[in-house]
Amino acid sequence: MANRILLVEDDERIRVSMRLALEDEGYQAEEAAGGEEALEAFARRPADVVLIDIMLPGMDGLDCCRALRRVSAVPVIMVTARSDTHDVVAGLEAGADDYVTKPFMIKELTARIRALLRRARAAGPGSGPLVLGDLEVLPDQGMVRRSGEEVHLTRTEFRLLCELAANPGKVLSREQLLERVWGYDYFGDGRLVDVHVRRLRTKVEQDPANPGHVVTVRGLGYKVVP
Amino acid sequence: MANRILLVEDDERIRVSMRLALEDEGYQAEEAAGGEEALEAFARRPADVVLIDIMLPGMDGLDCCRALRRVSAVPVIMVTARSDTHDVVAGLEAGADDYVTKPFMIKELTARIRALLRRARAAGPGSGPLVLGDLEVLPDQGMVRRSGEEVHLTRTEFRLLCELAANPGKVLSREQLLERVWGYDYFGDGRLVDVHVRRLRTKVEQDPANPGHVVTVRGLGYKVVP
DNA sequence: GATCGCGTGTCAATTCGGTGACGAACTGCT
DNA sequence: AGCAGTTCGTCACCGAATTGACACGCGATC
Repeated sequence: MANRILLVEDDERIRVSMRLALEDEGYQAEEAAGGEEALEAFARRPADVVLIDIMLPGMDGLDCCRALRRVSAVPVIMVTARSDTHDVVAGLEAGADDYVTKPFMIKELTARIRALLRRARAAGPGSGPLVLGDLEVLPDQGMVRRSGEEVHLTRTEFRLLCELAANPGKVLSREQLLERVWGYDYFGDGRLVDVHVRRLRTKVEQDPANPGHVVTVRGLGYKVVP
Repeated sequence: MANRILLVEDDERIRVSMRLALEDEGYQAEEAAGGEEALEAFARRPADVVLIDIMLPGMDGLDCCRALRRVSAVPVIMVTARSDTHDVVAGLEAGADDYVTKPFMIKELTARIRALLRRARAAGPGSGPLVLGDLEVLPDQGMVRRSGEEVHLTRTEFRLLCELAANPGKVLSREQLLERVWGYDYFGDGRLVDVHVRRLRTKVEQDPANPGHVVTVRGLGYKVVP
């Protein structure tokens, strides 16, 4: 659920403090000290956003960005030491999507990261409407319809249904649902899911006692019938 | 489908050489020697990006930028004679999106133009008239009508409505709205959106307490009903 | 029939959005 | 420059919606 950020920066102190700051903001950050290391790390596990310092020993930030561009369309933000127009231009030429100049406020950085993530998400496959029998789930519109009628769901119910509907037929465990709907840092009772499934059913099911959409798989979890 | 650039610069030699350079890069460039001429030219046929020299005889570049801002959200790049921080700040204050300092390389200029075009395109596609029941939103004309009557909206309210109306039915989060209406470098309170939505409703809704156009999606954000 | 997993009803705490008010900044005008 | 009217961003408060926890009961499974 958390977005992964790859941090490419040679100065260890800066790198670590940036990682901590990003983690504070709820991102999951991975560090790389140089261009090659970054490419390896990315190949091993692609990040959602890559942050590259333009000044790196060996393969510099621009080369790293170009190399990355060859294998992925991942959003890239260049970090330049000063507001040097040449750097900025070079960065954009190399295929970066945005840039920040040091020193920057972490707020500014996260704003730019969010902007890129949003754009990437909008461009990607995203969240088209999902149809389950007489149920329509429209993630974009924050809306669910049953046989044409809009039904009102709370945020949690809505996200729960979206998560289930996005994997029709697949059983999702309570742990999986907790992680995806409530966030990876939630440590509450697993029964919480039950309660919300129930509330969801009262709104979404014809006969909540005999659910036709959100069905229980005893001992495993819940799923929606395709 | 070439992008149109309006070039506002009093020195004819510079102006022509810039036009030629931009045309070499595949843009379609139009010239204006002064602020008034630029506004006329823009009114006659809006450009995709406007490039304004800050030093102009008569109406100076800043005034020109402000005047332009009053009628359009077109991306504006200011051109300053030297890297004078004061000029830069004044330019951004006047509503410019970016700036370059003379002398500049054409490469740098085109990189910035590309960046702005990309951002503008991401910000929102068309700006044709949008009709929502008894509401007409005319982004081009900076005007909104309710059942034929023009209603007066402030700049912020107008942009907010445009952004929502451009994605009818789609829920936009406060963050998304802040980013698109206020700019992604705005770090204020998310509640700011609420306040402006409220002000917007008092002007646009029949019964502001039971909005029919701009509706709240609790926990997610706001949307307009299609 | 014992046990475990799940459904159900209730309740208090929290979160969320609407609202009115206020001062600062800005605008247009003189 | 001075002035009056707008517009904008922030704040505090309120009511309602939402949420998570708990206790209890039922039915399936062994």
